[in-house]
Amino acid sequence: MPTSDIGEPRSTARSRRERIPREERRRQIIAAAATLFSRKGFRGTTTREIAGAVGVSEAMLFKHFATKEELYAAIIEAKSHGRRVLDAAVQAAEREDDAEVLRTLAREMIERTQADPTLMRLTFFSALEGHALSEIMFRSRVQQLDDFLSRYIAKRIAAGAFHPVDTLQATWSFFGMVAYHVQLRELFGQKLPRHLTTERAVEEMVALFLHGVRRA
Amino acid sequence: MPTSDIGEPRSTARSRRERIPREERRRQIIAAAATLFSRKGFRGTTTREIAGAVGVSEAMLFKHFATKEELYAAIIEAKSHGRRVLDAAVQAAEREDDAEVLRTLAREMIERTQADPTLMRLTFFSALEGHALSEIMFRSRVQQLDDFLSRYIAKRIAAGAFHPVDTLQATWSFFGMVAYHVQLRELFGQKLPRHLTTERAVEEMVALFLHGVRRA
DNA sequence: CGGTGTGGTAATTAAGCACTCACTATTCAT
DNA sequence: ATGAATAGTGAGTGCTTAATTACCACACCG
Repeated sequence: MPTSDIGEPRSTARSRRERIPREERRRQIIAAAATLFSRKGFRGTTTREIAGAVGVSEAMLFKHFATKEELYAAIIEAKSHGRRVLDAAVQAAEREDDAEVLRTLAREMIERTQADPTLMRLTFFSALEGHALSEIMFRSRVQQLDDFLSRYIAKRIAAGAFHPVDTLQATWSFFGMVAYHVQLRELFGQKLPRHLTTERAVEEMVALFLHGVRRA
Repeated sequence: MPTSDIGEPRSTARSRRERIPREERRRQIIAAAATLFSRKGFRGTTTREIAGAVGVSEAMLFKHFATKEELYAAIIEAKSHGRRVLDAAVQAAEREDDAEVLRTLAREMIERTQADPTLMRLTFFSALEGHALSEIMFRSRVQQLDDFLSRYIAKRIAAGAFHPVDTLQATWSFFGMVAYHVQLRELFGQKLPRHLTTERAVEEMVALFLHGVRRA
């Protein structure tokens, strides 16, 4: 395993010490560490590897973060400030366009995870490794989605459009379909058969769910 | 952290060397290691801990398994020979009792995982850590469930009882609901609200799915 | 009874780990 | 230019790890 290969081409002159402002270096370190932790877990990643990936010495890491744990916390902090998946779905919700609400949520979740699986892997790793910080990440991201969809479902039940299902369970059922889809592909390397594109899969989920809850 | 506390009370006389036949010791080691790996991951578990949990010295481990990796492989081997979740569902399938088929599958999956989360955690850990062995476990367990349910759905579509949905996606949608339920509880420590018992949750999933696919 | 195979250990080795320290190079305001 | 900050490093420290070695005790078998 060649020690590293991420980051810039290290400019022209070899080993010329690049002086980079504090904040930017900090961001570089967080980014590199996030990638590595998400690939190999907290325990499975060494500080030396992280330093190597950034292109600095280990000592530099510890100038920025007193402990490995502190670096981990900084990642969570950074990641939990991501923009919300909701924005697009909120509009559809206002128009009471059921299919579009669900379609948007599903697509956003799938596409984001596919574009960058870091967050999902990080979440699973910290849940498994029992990091207290996993809770923060999980709650801030999942809870707001849960709230949004279960409130929407409640509203539609009140309007007489949906059967009186349990709103929370219905919400989990839908997110379960989506989450499982993502897990199969990204975590377990399950390939979709040719006829089943992401688009198609989403439509099937949405149709199943809406047939399941909509009043005849 | 007290080093360990699993296993037998270590008999009366202290450090009296208990001679235990080869095969049984082997099983003890595999069992202890499985528990520990599932709690802290492969990298997060030390051979010392495993030895401690069994009540033998580290050297003993290496008499049975040349490397830590080899011990891991033995666990996968042992766990993948578990009995099938299917048995109960097969009968319901023969009677074409849709609700009972799904109910049984869901209940079995949830109850088994709740009784012993080891297998689930181990599966996730190896998927994340990129252990080739995760595939074996995943395929042998999940694939047969996929096959069973998607074949059943195909049969019901052919019989005109279900809409012509995509059988594989429908299968994944249902298992997704169940899997997510289990993950929320066992991995992310999400508590169910009081009104939502396991029974109730299962019934809601089954109802949602059947309303979703059944012909009016 | 003596020896041999087997279940067991304590002590060790070599590598790898998070983290530290004494020091050097580069920048930039005055 | 000068010197105070600050970005950076190489070479450790002490501890933990997987894996090994050399040695022990007991059972059973002729």
